Amino acid sequence: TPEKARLDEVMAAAALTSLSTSPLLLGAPVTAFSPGETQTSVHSYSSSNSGEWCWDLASDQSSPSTPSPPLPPEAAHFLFGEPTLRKRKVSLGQPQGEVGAVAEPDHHPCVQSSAQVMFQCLWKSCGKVLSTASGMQRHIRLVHLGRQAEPEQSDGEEDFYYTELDIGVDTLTDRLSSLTPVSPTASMPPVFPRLELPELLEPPALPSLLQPLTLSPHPMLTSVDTPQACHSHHACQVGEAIGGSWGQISGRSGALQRNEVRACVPALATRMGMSLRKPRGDAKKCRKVYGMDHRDLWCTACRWKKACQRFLD
DNA sequence: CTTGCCGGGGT
DNA sequence: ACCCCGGCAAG
Repeated sequence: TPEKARLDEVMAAAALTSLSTSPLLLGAPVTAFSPGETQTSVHSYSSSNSGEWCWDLASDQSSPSTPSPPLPPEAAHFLFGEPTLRKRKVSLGQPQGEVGAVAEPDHHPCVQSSAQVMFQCLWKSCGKVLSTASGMQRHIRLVHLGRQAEPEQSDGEEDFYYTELDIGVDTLTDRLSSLTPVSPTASMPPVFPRLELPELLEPPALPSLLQPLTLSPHPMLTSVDTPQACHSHHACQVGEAIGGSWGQISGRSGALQRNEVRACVPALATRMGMSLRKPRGDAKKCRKVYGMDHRDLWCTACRWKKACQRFLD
């Protein structure tokens, strides 16, 4: 049916968008949104009842009803008090709520895996829920954008003002729970959760006040701080390691979120059972292999107390 | 305590 | 360039 085709199209687009922007936690984003409290989407996380990880909304009371503006080029003047950006799909289902289609084993976690999708308007204090994307686009176009006439030459702006509500199967959490700690010897964590930062989706609309902070290049974390002792520049370093994007927003996103970020990241690292510090390699090195006598058998690096070149990690 | 090795010397 | 070692973090 045309309706089905349209839905597929929307879902495909959502999947593509998710690939590049959603907060992937080793391929498993679980982001919950409810209208009116989106902020800039800095989340804390907590373990859910069954031990899986999930992302919760940060407890943010400072500006409950002023979500970040979508900042499409023609709407940069919205800034505050205007509708929020379209968010990723919202998972309402619990893992046990198996309904509908079974997910392919190796589907990308971000790809829609449930049968039922609803669409919710994110326009400020609207919240209308419709069952079809086209209906929602029409709603937004008519009610909020005031474009009655040209329904088929839409520029897609409506997409920014509604969200998909994913109702049903949620295969993400069990993917999360099956995660094994990644090899900490990697110079960089393979995939890290990326904060969902609407601004980054709209490069041309980035206001000039959002000057990228000049951050010293720091390919990997070399120091660990306790959450309490973690100062803002550390947060930036962590941000770089996590997705390279934090630095850009940290200047704008405010102290509160920065504090939360600061608190979140080390906790995440801790909970994932990995240390941010470079671990000691488990390979036996010249010293151990040949012993303190037979030092002449060591590789030169070991003799010079440098990183062993013979038994690499 | 031992081990691996970075940073900082010396020649 | 080659060599050495103090000192530190990790185990």
